[in-house]
Amino acid sequence: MQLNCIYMVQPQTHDCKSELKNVNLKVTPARLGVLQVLEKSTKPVDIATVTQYLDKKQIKVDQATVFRIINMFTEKGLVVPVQFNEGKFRYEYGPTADHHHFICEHCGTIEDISDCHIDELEKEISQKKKLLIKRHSLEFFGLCPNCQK
Amino acid sequence: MQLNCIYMVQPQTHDCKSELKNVNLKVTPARLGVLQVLEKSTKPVDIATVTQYLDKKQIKVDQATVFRIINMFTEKGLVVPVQFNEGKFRYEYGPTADHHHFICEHCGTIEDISDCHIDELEKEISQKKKLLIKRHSLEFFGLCPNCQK
DNA sequence: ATGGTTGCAAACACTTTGCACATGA
DNA sequence: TCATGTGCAAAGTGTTTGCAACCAT
Repeated sequence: MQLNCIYMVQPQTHDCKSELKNVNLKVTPARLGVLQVLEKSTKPVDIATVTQYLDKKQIKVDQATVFRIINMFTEKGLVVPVQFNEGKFRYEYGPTADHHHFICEHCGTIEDISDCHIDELEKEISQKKKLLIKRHSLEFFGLCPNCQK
Repeated sequence: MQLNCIYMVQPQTHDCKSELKNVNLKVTPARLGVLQVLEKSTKPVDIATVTQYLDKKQIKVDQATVFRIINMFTEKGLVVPVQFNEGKFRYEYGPTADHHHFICEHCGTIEDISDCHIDELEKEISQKKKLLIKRHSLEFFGLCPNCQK
């Protein structure tokens, strides 16, 4: 029981540190910060937003460094890039990325869409056309309930 | 019969001209050229490629103008923008755009994917979440038959 | 100690914009 | 003729890179 308590109380930082070590990345304040921001964001964020968050948290990181860090994270599979036809990339924490998005064209709200059966479709296409499909991107665009009025 | 012949022989330009007029755009060499390139391309093309094609056809058009023209076409629904995680836009001729794409991550080959039943899924989601879905983007990434070896 | 990381500034790629001139209707 | 389209150059974004200083291991 006491063990349980200790386990529960461990600082969140611990998870991030081992996550970095698991993919053979040195632990630095910048990387920890970026990883934490991405894990906490409920929606995909762009680089500028990540940098601003870090600024607020008193973690001074150059934007170029954020790009470098996130590119590494992408290579390691820690985050996945998504595009919403904005002319820039957004990123979301990888392990929770098994879903898609609806983007309101009017207010920019992003909503998760999780119940689509693309996997089956993927298998069908793979077999039919002999393609090896590794991943896909699926986004919906339109108007959210508020903006339909 | 003779009428038929006349109809058949009409230069392709005719279609493009009326297409432009239909959406209230003045007919200019640059616009005709861009429209023809987009109609002929079997795959989505980026701005630089459009400009190069026009160059080869002896139609000198500035890249900035191509951007302006394609943005107008997009507003008018003549073309639709697509993104393949390249950090830039590609465009394809709208009326034939009712399909999706597979992109080979190794050689860049683009293959059309047409038999996916996203519409049904769209209706489901619309009703469930009260979202007004206007359009969606769906792309698959992986390896084409040649690059799997 | 030292090889990987960061900040800074510069460079790049894609896209947009201002303005004077040219052109289609 | 006259509103609209175009070329050119410059500016705006998002992203990458070279290099010296710095830091985690």
